[in-house]
Amino acid sequence: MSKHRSVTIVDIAEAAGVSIATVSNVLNRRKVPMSEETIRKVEKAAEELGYRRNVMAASLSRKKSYELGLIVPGFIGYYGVFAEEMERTAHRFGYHMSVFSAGGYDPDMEKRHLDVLLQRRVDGLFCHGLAMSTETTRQIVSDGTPLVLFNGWNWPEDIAVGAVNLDFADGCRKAVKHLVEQGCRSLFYLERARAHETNKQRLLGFHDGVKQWAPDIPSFVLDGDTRPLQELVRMTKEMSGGRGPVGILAFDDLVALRFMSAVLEEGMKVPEDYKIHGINNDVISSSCYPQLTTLDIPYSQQAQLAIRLMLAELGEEEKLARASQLPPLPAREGNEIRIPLTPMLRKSTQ
Amino acid sequence: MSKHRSVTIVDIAEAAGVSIATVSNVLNRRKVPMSEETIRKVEKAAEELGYRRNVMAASLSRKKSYELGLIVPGFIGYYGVFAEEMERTAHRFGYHMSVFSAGGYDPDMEKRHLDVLLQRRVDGLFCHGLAMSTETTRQIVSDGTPLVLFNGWNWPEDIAVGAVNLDFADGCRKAVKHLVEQGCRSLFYLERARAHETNKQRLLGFHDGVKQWAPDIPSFVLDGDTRPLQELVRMTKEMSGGRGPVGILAFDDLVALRFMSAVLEEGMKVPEDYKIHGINNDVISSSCYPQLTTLDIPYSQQAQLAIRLMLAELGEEEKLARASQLPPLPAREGNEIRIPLTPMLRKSTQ
DNA sequence: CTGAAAGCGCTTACAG
DNA sequence: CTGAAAGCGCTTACAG
Repeated sequence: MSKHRSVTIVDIAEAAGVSIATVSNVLNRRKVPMSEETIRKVEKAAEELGYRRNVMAASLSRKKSYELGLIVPGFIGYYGVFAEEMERTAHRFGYHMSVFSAGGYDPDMEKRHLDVLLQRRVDGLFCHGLAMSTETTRQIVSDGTPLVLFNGWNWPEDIAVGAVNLDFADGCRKAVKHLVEQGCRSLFYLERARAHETNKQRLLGFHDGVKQWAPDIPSFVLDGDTRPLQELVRMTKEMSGGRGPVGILAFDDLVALRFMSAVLEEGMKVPEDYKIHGINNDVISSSCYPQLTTLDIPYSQQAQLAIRLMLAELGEEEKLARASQLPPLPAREGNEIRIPLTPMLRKSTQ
Repeated sequence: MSKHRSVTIVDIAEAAGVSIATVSNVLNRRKVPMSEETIRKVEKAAEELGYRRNVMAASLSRKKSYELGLIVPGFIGYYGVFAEEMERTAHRFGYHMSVFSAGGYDPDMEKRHLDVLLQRRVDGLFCHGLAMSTETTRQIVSDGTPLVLFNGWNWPEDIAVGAVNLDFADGCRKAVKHLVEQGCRSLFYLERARAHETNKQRLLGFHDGVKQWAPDIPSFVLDGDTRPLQELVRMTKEMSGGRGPVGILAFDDLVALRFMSAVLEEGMKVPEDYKIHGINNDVISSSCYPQLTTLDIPYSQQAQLAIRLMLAELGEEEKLARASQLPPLPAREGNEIRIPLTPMLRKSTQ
């Protein structure tokens, strides 16, 4: 209430005429037995004084912060939605999620954020497949704070307790199949090399798909970040040799939308001349015209799995039990959980 | 280094052969004088032991957390970008920003988040014009934690130390002027009523604009959330009476894009039949086709102003001084700082 | 220039 | 069922 000193358990103890230990016991509903009377008095005092627990003190004393850290490259598109979902899910399990945006794939930023989070003594850390090196990461988390990766591939087990990965490779394989079935006579993957591993997985799937479904169709990989889009469109036109619909698989829906806009601006038609396939089922993919075929991402599933993995590591079995009505943990290969992506077929490829 | 007990200043003190007070002094580079020798020894020990400060302990002892809280309705669109900018800016001033997403305009969520933040003893709070009532908010922040609003209008001064608002009203006035100049013969504002005050400000500007620039042109307000878009398009077509280009001012770029898509799907043309004006200069507005005319938002300016307002309130004058090369604080009316929006003219209205 | 001591607000054995 | 006491890791007057 006062502007300058907040109410503490000492105040409550005085007001209720009990010890601070008892106040603490009552307020934390521990399994220790206590009289109705005491409970009533303490709760009343706490209420009247407008008590608000100081979590820093509690964490310090308990040596556990109930805070989890999350580092994402940014808040737009996939990562923003995922961060929101992680935050919500953490809350459901009684944890607080501290989210950091590294402003892109920046190793220095990631290092600094990791440091800050560790200084805050978070109980666990979630990171996308980091921009940092294995060695740097190992050093940083060597203090024993568990690290769970999402969309991180090929990380040694001694660094991360596990990874929860979207199966981009498989999704892209299916995307290629779809484009081929729709009659595309040439295939392009519009990559984003600076997205590191998350790009490589797509690339892998693209190549696999081509090999499997269209070994005889010319296929190319272009980096969407290196040139103006108009130029890219012209390149695809030329490289495709005018032999029929061009199939485009884009790194994500935003890249897809931009490319599509450039195509339309050049006076060509989607899906007649170009069939365009995005990834993420971003809200924009269903808001644009024509709507974009894309891969849907089960955000809440990914968030739940990541957090359950963490809680298991933290030995919070009871909280996991409470969540037993959730779908069981899928099969793991090594320490990776792979989550399938669902195609969303829309106008842009049909 | 150990997996189970992290290094404390006690360890450093032992290793360096000094007291913990000295360790603390060295590590925090206070203005107290100390010998080169001591500094060297302590730093060496800290380095070798892999010391990482426990900020909870430091905050508790110092009674200041250097943590700031931010509550936004979500991470997509404007709020995501703004949150990122706030986080970055806070860091620059030596603060940590804890961001919460309320998952929409949900009073209960906002209350809970506010509570959590207060339990963490954040030094200050940033909120958008809350979904909560004045009274509820007053109760919650009555403990003296300063509250700075962004895009919050008409809040009593005893609750918030100030507000940093985007001037949507003025922006929308200009938008109407632009649409009229481009020859629109009817005007629509596609509102989003559930966005509360941030919608009302736009509405205000729309009405003002109509009154000033097009008192004789029929104008209407439609809520984009209440009906399917196709239906809205048909309604606008009917209400406009086919007397020339229809002017649309949308709540934001996403609403604008969706409406535009529906228009195109109906076989009509943008900008010939419909001229569409968004708000936010969201990345989608320049990624779609035709590109959307919109209002640009000076994110970094808004974030800086909000944080400087807070730091001033917290008495961090020195940190503000360090930032003196920043643009000066704009004029304030009451406790409001109003930031103008810049029109970005693009294809969709020309 | 350095250190002993009190204190930040809470939790947790442990004794009663 | 309740409370005295130690302790979490750090900071900050203050004395020397």
